[in-house]
Order: sequence, then C-alpha cells, then structure tokens
Amino acid sequence: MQFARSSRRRRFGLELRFADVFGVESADRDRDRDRDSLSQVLRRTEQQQEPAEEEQEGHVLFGTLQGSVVGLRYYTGVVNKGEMVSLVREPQNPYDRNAVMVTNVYGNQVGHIRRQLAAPMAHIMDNNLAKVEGVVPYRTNNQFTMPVHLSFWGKEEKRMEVVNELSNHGFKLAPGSKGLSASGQGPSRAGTTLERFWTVPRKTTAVALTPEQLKNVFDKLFDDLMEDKTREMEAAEAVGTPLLPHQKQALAWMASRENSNDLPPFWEQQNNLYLNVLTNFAVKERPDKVQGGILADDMGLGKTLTTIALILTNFHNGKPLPLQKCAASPKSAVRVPKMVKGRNSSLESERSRSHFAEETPKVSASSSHPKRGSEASDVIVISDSDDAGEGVAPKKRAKRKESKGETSTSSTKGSVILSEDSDFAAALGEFLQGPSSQKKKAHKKSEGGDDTQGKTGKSVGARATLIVCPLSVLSNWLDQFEQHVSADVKMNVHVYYGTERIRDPKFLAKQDVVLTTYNILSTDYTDKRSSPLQAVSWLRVVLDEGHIVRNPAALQSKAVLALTAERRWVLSGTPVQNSLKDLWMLISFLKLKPFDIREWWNRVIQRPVMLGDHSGLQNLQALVKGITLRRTKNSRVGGRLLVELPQKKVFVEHVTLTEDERRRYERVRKDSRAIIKRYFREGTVLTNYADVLAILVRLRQFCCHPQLLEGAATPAGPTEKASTPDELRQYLVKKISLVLSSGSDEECAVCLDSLRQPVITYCAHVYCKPCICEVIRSEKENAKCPLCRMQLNIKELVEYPGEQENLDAAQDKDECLSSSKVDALMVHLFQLRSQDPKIKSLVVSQFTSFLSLLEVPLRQHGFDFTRLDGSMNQKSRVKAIQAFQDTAQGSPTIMLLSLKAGGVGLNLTAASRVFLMDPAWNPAAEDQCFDRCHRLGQKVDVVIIKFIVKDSVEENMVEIQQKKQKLVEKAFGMKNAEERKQSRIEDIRALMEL
DNA sequence: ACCGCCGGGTGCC
DNA sequence: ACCGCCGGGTGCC
Repeated sequence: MQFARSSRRRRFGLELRFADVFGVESADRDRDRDRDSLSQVLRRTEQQQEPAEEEQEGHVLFGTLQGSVVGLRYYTGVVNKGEMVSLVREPQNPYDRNAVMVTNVYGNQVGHIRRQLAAPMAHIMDNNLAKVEGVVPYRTNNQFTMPVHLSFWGKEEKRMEVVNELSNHGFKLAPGSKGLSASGQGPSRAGTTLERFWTVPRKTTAVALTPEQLKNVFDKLFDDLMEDKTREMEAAEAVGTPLLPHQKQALAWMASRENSNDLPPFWEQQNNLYLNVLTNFAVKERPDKVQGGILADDMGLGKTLTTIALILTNFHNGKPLPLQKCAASPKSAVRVPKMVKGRNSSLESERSRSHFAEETPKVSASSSHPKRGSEASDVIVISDSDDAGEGVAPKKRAKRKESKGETSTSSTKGSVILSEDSDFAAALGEFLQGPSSQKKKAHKKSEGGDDTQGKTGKSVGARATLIVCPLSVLSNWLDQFEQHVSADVKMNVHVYYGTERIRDPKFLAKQDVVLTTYNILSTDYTDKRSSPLQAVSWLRVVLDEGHIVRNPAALQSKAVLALTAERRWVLSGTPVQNSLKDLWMLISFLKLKPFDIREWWNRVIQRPVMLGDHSGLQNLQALVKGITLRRTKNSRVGGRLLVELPQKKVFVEHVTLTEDERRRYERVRKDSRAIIKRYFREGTVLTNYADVLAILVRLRQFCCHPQLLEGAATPAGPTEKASTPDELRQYLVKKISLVLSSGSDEECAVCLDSLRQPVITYCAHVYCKPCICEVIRSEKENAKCPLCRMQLNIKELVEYPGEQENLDAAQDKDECLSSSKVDALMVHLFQLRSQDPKIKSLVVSQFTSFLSLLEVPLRQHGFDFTRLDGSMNQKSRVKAIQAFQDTAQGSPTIMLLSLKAGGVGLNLTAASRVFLMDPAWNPAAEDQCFDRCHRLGQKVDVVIIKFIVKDSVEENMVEIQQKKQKLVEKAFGMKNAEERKQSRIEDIRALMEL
C-alpha cells in the first residue's frame, strides 16, 4: 500500500515536471491530462522535441531477446497475450538512471524492464544505436513479472555495437523471427498456444518495395473505396442546391461516419472487452470512434457542396443545424446580380414554399472578402437566437463595423449575399429590431421545432464548424456558401482572416461556420496561449486540401493537431502524394487510435508495408477503406458516370500536301522503304528496330513540316557504326532518345510493360534497366539480348540522359516556310479568333521541334501562347499552366503541348479546342491528352481536330490505331512477347505498305 | 513468488 | 559456527 502510494506520488511529480516544461502548450493538454498517462505525456513531449522522429527507413532487424517486465503490481496498465508494448527510457528515475519503462498501446505503464537488461538497453536507446520494440508473447499467471519479446532494429552499421553492448551484460541476440511482430497476426484467439505463436513465424515475402512499387501501392490504395457507400441521404431543406446522386451518397456516408457507433477500424468486441486486432490491445471501455474521415473525391465532384450539406444536415443527433428561417424576397433591394443569375429554378420553388416568404430578408453574417479587395476583416451582424441577449447585439456590432469604415459582405440569400454597401449593415440593425424579427422569433417558438440550443435548457455542446483552407480557395468557399445555402435560412459564416480578425473564442464558438486559412491558423498558433482557434471546442474541423498538411514538423501541422473537435474531416483530391508519412499526418489528425502515435503507425503499418509485407498492406488498405470515400470521374453509380461531362467531338481533317511537298515526301519514302525492305528480306527488322523507328519518325515529321528533317540525323544504316567507344556511346544515346521520343510507346521486351528507367544495349535495344539487369544477373556470362540474341554485358548498358533541349535551327530563322499542315492549323486559329477570341486551344504534337516551328507563325500573327513540354522544369511548367488556365483578358489562348507532357493530373480545362497535329501510335495516348481538357471542370463542349496527311504514313498509322482499338474492345490484348514482337513487325509492314 | 535473495536462527545423526 | 542448512520475510526501477 505504502509503495503504491509513493509511486503514484512520483508519477504525479513527473507529470508536473513535464507540464511545467511544456505547460505553455495548451489548455488542450490540461483537458486531456486526466485521461492520459505519464507515458503519453512523455511521448508527446518527445514528439514536440523531435517532431520528425528518426526515420526508420533502412532499419534492419538485429535480433530478438527475451526479457522480462517487472513491477507489474505497481501499475495499472494491462497487457494481453500477443500485445505490443512500448519501451520508454526514463532517465530521471531516482532508483536507476538506466530505467526503461514498459507501456501498453494506450500509454498506460505496465512495469519496467529488469534492471540488468535495462542497463545495456539504456545505452542502446540513448545513443540511438537501435530502436527497441516489445511484444508480450504470453501471459504468466503471476502478478509480478511478465515476459517481453524485444526486437532490436537499427542501421546495419550499428549492429556490432548493439550486439557487443548486450553481450557485455550477458545477453545474446537471437536471430529475428518476424512472426513475433504482432502486426498482421490477428487476434490471438483462445486456443492459440504459446508454442504455435512462437514456432510458426509468419512466412513473409519480405522484399523491400522499390519506389515504383510503392507508387503503385498508393495508386491502388484509394481504388475501389466505393462499395457499401452507395446509400443516399437527402440534404436538409436549408441546402438550396439539389444534390447529385453521388453527392447524396457522400452525404450519407459522411453523416454515418459522424453518427454511427461502429467501432473504429481494427477493433472488435470480444466478450466484455474491446480488442484491437492489430496490436492485441484490449480495453474495457469502448474505444472512441473516429468521427470523420477523408473525403478524397476527384476535384469537380462537389466536395465543397457535400461538406456544406453535411454542416447543414447533420448537427447533433442526426438533426439538421437549427437555423433561423428568414424571408427570402426575390425583390430584395440588396442583391448581387451574380447570385440571381446563378440561381436555378428548383431554388425558386423552394423559396416560394417558405412560410416566411412575405417577410423581410435578414442578414445574418457579414464578412469582408479577401479576394474582393476590401480590408480583410469580419463583422458579425447577428448571431443565432440561442442567446437571449443576442437580439441587441447586431446593432452594436454593425456600428463597430461602420465606424471602421469597412466594406462588408452581407447576405440576403441565406447568409451570404455580398454587398459593397457599407451603410447596409447599419441599416440592418433596424431591420432586426423591427417587428418582423420579433414575430419570427415568436413563430419559431410556437413551432417548437429544432431549437436544440441553450434556450430549451438542453445543452448540446459545440456548434461551430471550422474550415481551414488555403487562401486561394477561401473565396471559393464563400461563393459556394452563397450559392448553396437556401435563401430562406440564415447561416453565420464567419471569415477569420486578416489583421483585424476578431480573436474571441466565445464569439467564434457561436458561429455556424468559421473559415480560416492554414496561414492564419499557424500564425495564431505561434502564440499558443492566445490562439482563439485552439481555444474553441469545435463541433467539426474540416481541412480543405488536406494533403497540404503532411510534414509533421511544420508549424501548421502542429496547429492542426492541437485543434479540439468532436468530428474531423480531411478533404483532398490527392490524399497521398508520395509517402506513407503523408498519410500518417492525416490519420493522426483524425485521431485514429492508436495510430495517432507515431510508434504504432510505424510498427503496425509503415514498416510492414515498406518491407513488402503483404498483411501490412492489407491492414493499410483496410484502414484507409474504413475512413475514406473516394470517387473519380470514372466511378459509376448504378452503372452510370457520376458526372456527365460536356460532349467531346473528334474530327479528322485530311491535309493535302502541296505538289512540292509531295514530290519530296515520295523521295524520302522511297529511300525509307528500300532500307526497311532490306531488313525484311534479311529478317533483321527487330535487330535494327531502332533504325526502323528512326526512319518512320522522319516520315512522320515530314508530314508535319519538311523543315523538321533538316536537323535530324540521316537514316542511320547499319553500316554507319561508330568506331571509338565515345562515338558508340553518343550513337546509342542518340538512338535511345530517338526511340523514346518517337512516340511509339515502346515497351520493355522483358516485362512487357512501358519502359521505366530506360537503357539501351550495344545492340541498340531498349529495356527497363531493372529488367535487363535481372536478365544479365540470372544468365551470367551467357546473357543475350532478348530481342536479337546478341551478347550482353552489364557495363555496356547506356542510360537515357533525359530529354535535352535541342536547339532548333528553325527557331533562329525567322523566315520560316510554312507547310500544308501548319497552314491548316492557322486557318482554324484565325477562324476561332474572329469567332470568339476567348476560346482557348491546345496545339499538340509529339515532336517538340515541331512545336518550336509553330511558334514562328503564332508569334507572327500575334497569338498569345504558352508552351508545355517534357523538357521544362517544375517551376516553368506550373507557370505555363497557370498562365493558360487564367481566364483574365490578355492571358494566352493557345498552349503548345507535347503529347505526353504532364501526368494524368494535368488540368487544362481552360481549353475547349484541341488540335492534334500528328497521330500517335497509341490511341490511348491521344485520349489521355484529350482528357487534359475534357475532364471535370470543363464547362463547354470540346472540339478536337486531328490533322492527317492524305496518302501518307499518317493514314496508315490511323488504320493501325483502329485495328488496335478493335482488339482492345474485343479484349484480345497481346498476350506474350512473341505475339507482341510479331505484331510490331506487322505494324511496320503495314506502315510502309510492304 | 509453487521463485531468488537476504539475513537471523541454529548446529551430529 | 570466520561454516552450511533451515525457514520466514520479502519483492521494480
């Protein structure tokens, strides 16, 4: 008894010490302290000191060790069979400065590591030689000690030091057996014997994933997250815009995530306990549910509208947000034309149904609008009726605002119609005190309806939703509130932004919605004690573009994590950009226990996945699935696309060469045919494949512009091999560049997939570097080129140096002759310019040199254009895209685009015309290019014009395209390498009409 | 803890 | 009896 008490005292003592040191940081901590144990406090402070927490990448398992946890009877933490435990150094322990304490997943202390073992462990842990992890393999029936299985993970170079330190204290590491990590082991069900647990190590396919594979994992991670999420929910009346079916589904899902009592992922109820099947941690109390999740819909599917609907529809107990109704008079004096225009008919009818149609419009909130150039500051005119005293407040506030001489954004339509009239707010005060307002209050009472707030005496806690977003979309949120909140209710939307922002938590807590930016959040957080945003207990926090928050070390991340809320949401079109760590940040924000603590995330998810552990991946997937809704524009609801896009019309325009061009074309064609014919005769088409491609490229380039051939290499016959190694190298670099830029979408003959890290062999065949290296490794000295059986040597592989800016001779010469195809394009561009100068076009070619040629006539005729191709760096790409997407007058109307530039994410919806200057080998590449502008966000029909030169290789390419398309449609894809090879030869034969 | 360890009591078999 | 052995008291770090 005495001991127990004294140890408790010690614990508090420690806690206080930590609170003293880090006490500045938060009310939040104080609130939570009751629930949190010492170790959690310790852990948190740790995180604050080293937020990055050492990277575990490259860590290997040194070995394992059986240790024991002692002193169980002094602590309350319980551990079950197979449960993971955490080992925390406790250097301040007055009895042993080597002390290592053991805590369970929830951070409750279980005991200590026996001192003999703690000594070397302390040394190892303090010097960062290894990370030590514990799993309790079984329980003994004694109440004093329990076994713990320790694994030592660290960098290979530290292995000896760790082994020595342990052996100096008489401990010997056993080779690691992965089965002892609790991850993926599943719940240790009754009957799982100790022996089985120990002697059946999980068979792991533990091959670390390459970055490529990881990328693939992420891509697939968010696939197919729709099943079971197709239930629809009607939005509250206050939502003025009818929701599309997929938005109703999202609403239903979000509401259920907020309301349902489901256990969080990986928790199961077993008898009277709740068990986390990944960590094997069990508790008596039901674990907190995660109220919220990640809405990861593609952009354009209406994440904003859905979120607004959620706010209005799902207040407490599944009821809608109680809002004061107000009249919506269409004849209202204050109305921004834009709003009227944007209104749709169903809204009108909605309004006419309103009980209060005769009443005076009410303004509920006014806030200045950063984008609209007024001083960024906000004034609330009226607050909800929950507070009896509020009735008078509006006038006072309105006055304050007036005295500051600010422009205000006021609303008649629902909450947020904008007004530039600064007198308006003052006038409003009168409105609100007028008879109509009182009448309404009376009416509302008699309705006895949805007033869940204070007046009824039933306190429901938090009311306000905080939305954090990048500044660039803040105005969009305001617009969307204006647009989508029904006219006959008023909603308090407060913008917390600008130097004059009202830093009053009580005031903020009264709002329906508070909008702010990540910057403001971070800035306020710098002075943690007085950050109003941190002081409010939010009903809901929404992180818009949530992927922005991903570096845990960043101030904004800390600020975000320190927000107090019942429900948390992340909105993001791209939730995982490149790393699992990004995802951790989001999981941590959502408070998905126990993964909000980095150690459990690392042990249970991140490391297993990085090591290629299949079950780790499954767990990750299950985790994501449980909290994420993601649909893309290709997702279907009941067989139909979520969103119908505007039409896409494709026209082919046949271009006739001039007599002169024709004559020269035929000459080039004849030479080319002769060479290729010879290859066919000799059966060496594949051995000389790069040359064949080069020849075809020349022909295709000629169709675009004869001048393109001038700089190009002459047909490289097999005779023309280089003599010195350096020349050979240059020759190969040229070849590989040719193959890759030929647009033929070459695939690697080993993996039959598109080329990754392309390399070229001395026999001029291109493969993925990893693929061909593997071939050479396995076949050793006898390795031969899979395509031509030539001897291979790993040292002879030449890598692709990357796209180089080839200085085009044509660009210098201002006097540039036109070509039939260029003329054809210009005709269209002229016509478009006179028709509607605002229409923007993409001019697409596979040949960047052709794009350069096109710049000349465009410049000559005064077209504003920008350019995007693979040789540009990230910065100039972004610049080019932004300039083009800008709708302002004077922005470029044409973008010269190289066919394959940019990833799938490239968004060029500003364009509604596409001119495809030359056909691609692969029709899918063309479609992907068209999708750059024919995608969500495109408002008008897209017209695509493909230029094809009559009687040329281009026509033959189109034929092959169509043939391929049919094969794809019939699901007769190429099956094996032989078929593919053969089909390529056939392609060439058809192209050259041989 | 059905242990280990400590230290006092004890002392042929 | 400056040992061994016995058995009660005791127990994390």
